[in-house]
Amino acid sequence: MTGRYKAPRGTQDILPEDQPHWDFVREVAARISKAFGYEAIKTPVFEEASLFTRGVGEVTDIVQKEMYIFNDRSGLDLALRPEGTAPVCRAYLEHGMHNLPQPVRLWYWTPIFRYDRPQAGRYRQHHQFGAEAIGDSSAAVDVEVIELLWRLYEELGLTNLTLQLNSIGDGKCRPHYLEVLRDYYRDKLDRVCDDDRVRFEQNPLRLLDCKQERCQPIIAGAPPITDYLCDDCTAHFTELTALLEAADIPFTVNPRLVRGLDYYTRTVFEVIPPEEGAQSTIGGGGRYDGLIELLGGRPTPGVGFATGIERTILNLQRQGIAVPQRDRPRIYVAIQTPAARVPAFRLASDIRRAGISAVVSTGDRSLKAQMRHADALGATYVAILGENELAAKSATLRQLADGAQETVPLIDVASRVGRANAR
RNA sequence: GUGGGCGUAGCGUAGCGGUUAACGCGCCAGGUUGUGGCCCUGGAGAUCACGGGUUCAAAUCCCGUCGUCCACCCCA
Repeated sequence: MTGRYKAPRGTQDILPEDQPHWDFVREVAARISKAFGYEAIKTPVFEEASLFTRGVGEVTDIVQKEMYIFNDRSGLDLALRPEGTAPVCRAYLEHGMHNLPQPVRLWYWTPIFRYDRPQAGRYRQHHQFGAEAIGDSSAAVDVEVIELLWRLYEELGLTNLTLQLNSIGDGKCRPHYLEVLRDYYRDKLDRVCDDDRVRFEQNPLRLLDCKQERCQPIIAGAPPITDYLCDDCTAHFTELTALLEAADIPFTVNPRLVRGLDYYTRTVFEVIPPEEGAQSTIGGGGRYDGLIELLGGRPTPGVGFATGIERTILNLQRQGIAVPQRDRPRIYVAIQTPAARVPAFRLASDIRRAGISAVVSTGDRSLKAQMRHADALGATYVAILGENELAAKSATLRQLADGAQETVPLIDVASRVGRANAR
């Protein structure tokens, strides 16, 4: 029976059958974060809208056309979180985390909302796992977060991923580069796409990111930003690449890699899977040394990444990676006579108290139907309580895999079922 | 936001102008006397995405809306 309602456009239900993949990624993410000394943080699903318009940047796509904005009953301008970094930085400031040992290492797992046109691997509500290291400007921290991300994919079993890396300079050298870039483009504007003419005015760095066929030759001839970095940025980038090599993390320097959020400085990176497709990027991040100050704090450096859970799972499936199976009840308690109902409930209750999962028959199916049911649920054992068993205070314990059957005193069922090939 | 493909039971599909919309999987129940998986039988389950139009007649043709997929855009 199909109901009237459907999940809103671009959203989806994550069903029991999907959980094994989610549990797997979540478990690995939490474990690796912990291994790197990162601690979990949860921030509200909504924030003051200006946190994002200011933090992420007025001219970014996220702010200009993708935010879910609403007024609450007091008229406050709020936005559903469109990205994870700004809220974490807000929390860092709000809770005086500069008084903690620096850098503060945090990770999060959270829904993200963007009013985008949905596609496979692109949703209006999706989830991101991310990590941020705030309060340390050294390249070693950049490498740390990249290594954390890389290790995640490694432990998940994903292969053939590519790490792309670039430095987009800082407040000292980038303005100069942008002028160089503008000078280069100025006499070519008649040959580029319409979007690029807007980018030329508003966000010239993004010119390098254009995917239009006709713009490619022009991009190819553009001066690479890496040639225009100041000494500090160059030193940072040089150390970064040296450390990545030392950590055995393969990377490709892509001088045209630009990210869609304004707060990035120096290091930016993206991880791309082997399959073609528009929504290819599964993870990315970078350094954001100006963000905290922009949000009203003392100048504080930071670096982090985020990876999309849905896209990560999509790639797990594409690569045929097996994940731990979903849980099945250890035992199903079936009754042959209504008189067994109460003892059956007691038995199931005792088994659960012993930490073993048990499903007890409900309703009044025939024993045959209960057996079928137990099999469909994937139970390992069935305990049958009939008149004979009640009289003997025991249960007939059947192992579904091979049909082996024995009579076991009720008080021994839990321990009998809990031993031997417990999952 | 732009362009294109698709939209039939929970899932996968058939039907593509003409009487009660079909099949597979799944679900429920039975196949005699207390027992699953295979097999057999039966049952439930579909306003044929929604709304309008054309026609004597529409799941089938046309338009719109919504959803989904693909590309663009953007990103995770």
